[in-house]
Amino acid sequence: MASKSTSDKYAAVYEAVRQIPKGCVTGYGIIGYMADVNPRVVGYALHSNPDSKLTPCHRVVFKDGKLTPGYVFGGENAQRDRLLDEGVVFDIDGKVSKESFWSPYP
DNA sequence: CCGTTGACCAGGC
DNA sequence: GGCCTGGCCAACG
Repeated sequence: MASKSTSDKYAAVYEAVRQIPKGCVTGYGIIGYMADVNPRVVGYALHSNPDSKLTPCHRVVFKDGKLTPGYVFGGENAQRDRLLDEGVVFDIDGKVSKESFWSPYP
């Protein structure tokens, strides 16, 4: 495989998030698995205020289904509104339904 | 260059 | 069942 530069880890995270189908969500660990980086770097990359048009960071939630605290675009409420618009189902606790979770695993 | 920080996750109490 | 600690890795100052 072609060697990648250190900062390419960020790009890998962005591309991984882009692979998430509409109406589905995934966890940081999944992105880290796809981008071959630790969840720490995933969160750092997404918090780096990426292009919300190219990188749907709102589709990335906690493994518990909880939304992202301190959402940069206007709070957790904004993220939930976007996910609802995508067709993601939410649980009673205000968390994403497990059925809306998407995994790259076969 | 070294230290700190960070949208995490898993394990322990 | 909720809260705390440790560990992983990369970017920022």
